[in-house]
Amino acid sequence: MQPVLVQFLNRLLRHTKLGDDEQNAFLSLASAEIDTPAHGIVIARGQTAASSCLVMEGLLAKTRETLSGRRQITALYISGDMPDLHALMMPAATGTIVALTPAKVLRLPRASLLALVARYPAIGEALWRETVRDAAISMEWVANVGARLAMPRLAHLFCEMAVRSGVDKGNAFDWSFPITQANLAETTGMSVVHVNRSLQSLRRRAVMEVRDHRVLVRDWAGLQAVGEFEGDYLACGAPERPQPAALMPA
Amino acid sequence: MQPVLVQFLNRLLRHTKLGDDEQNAFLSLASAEIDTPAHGIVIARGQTAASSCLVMEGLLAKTRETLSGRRQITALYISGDMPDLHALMMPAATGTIVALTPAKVLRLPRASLLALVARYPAIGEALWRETVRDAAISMEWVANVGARLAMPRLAHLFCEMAVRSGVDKGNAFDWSFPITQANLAETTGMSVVHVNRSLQSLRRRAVMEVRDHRVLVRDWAGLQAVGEFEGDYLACGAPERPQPAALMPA
DNA sequence: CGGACTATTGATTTGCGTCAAAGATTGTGG
DNA sequence: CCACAATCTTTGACGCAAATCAATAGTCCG
Repeated sequence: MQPVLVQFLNRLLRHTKLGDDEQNAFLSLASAEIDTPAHGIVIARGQTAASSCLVMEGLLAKTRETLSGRRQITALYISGDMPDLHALMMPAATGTIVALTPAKVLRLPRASLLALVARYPAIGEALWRETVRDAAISMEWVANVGARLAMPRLAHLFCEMAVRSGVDKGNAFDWSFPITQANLAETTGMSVVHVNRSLQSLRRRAVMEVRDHRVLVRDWAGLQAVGEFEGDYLACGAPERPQPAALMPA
Repeated sequence: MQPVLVQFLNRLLRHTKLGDDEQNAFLSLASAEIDTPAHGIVIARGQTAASSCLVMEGLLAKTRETLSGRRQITALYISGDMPDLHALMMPAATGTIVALTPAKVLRLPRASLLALVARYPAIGEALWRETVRDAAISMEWVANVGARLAMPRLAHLFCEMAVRSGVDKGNAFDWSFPITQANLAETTGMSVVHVNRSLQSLRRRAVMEVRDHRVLVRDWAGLQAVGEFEGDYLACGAPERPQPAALMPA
């Protein structure tokens, strides 16, 4: 049994009620573990994949190249995320998914997922909710890139990733987030040089800093203030009803 | 019977096969027509709406305010779009939906839609596909705002809206698109002044111009080149199978 | 006819990109 | 275990795209 399936199932349970049989069916999905080196392409733009994947380890990104050669990262995916969940409904990939670090992903055959959804509508609903959440995140990114200056823009991104990683405990904490400044530049639509200088501003303000592929949040409230962060878009509305987590809380 | 329901149904049919009973069930959805003045708020951020709406006439936008007072438009909605389709799965609105022009929308009760989806899974699938398409558009916007200079950025937006309006016929055409320069500024993350100047550049290049709330495309190929536009993200992959349109092709 | 948007233009400022190059870190193979 | 390359971070100087400020028209509408 794959722990990451349990992790993902718990995520679904946060917003959708699933019975025991549904949970068991989900957990017994066929799957194949795949290793990818850094810069490895998991899915190429235009390609129609026969499977969707679930991130086990590492950091992945969805990218889009402009003809002028600039690469934009339109989404980041960490452990427990499904970068190409949308491929279930829209098979042709509209963006390339690459590994920013060496990564391990679990491939789930599209056919098995579709069969599962057909048999258990509640699972389809749960997955649909996840795609809606991804869309909400994208919109937030549009606003972030379009309406904020460099420092708050970076701060907002770090806030989001902290919440998505589930590490936002207390006013100071740190977690592993192996992203390079070049990647941050591609994510936020800034130059590498300016990312560097803005990170220094954040450090000087004593709200956060990056060291050894880890983000150290020194003042969580302050970081949120700088980034004008309101995390409501990361929750899928109120859960229908709180319910016990599946075995092995992720 | 509401023509806009037929229009929307035809849109679903482009990517999802639906039987006659499913089509009829959809077309007989309960609905209420609502008029909104310009600047009217259709759904406020945070609010949980009891219905989803379908645009009949006018131009709507989803907006997000930053604390510093800047308003960013994260999505535009034209006739035949469903601005809050995602609300079906995520009831609390994460953005405000406003009318940029006087508008007419059709309200579809959330409960009826959910009942429809429960009874006809194929309709759920079709709606799910629509939310996935919306997400693909958002990601494209992230790339557009993050990676392109002013003129190509505007050009790209106009290309998208032309295709979404279904008016991209031949190398020169025009259509009604009543957006102000201030709205364009909020959409692309630019200042009003710079929008004005960039539009002038587009006009001088003889690719397009705006007049009387209409966009005149003079050189469609040229406009796409300037905007580095590839419209593949607007299609929901290959349709499962081509099928006849419902009565009254929109 | 007056008030409120909307479009346009010029002058000035600035946030950020680009260029260039020097450290620091990491990984790899001999 | 140490070269050596490759990648990543940091710094400085300079230039530009676009923001801001300010003001004039044009347009719509009650």
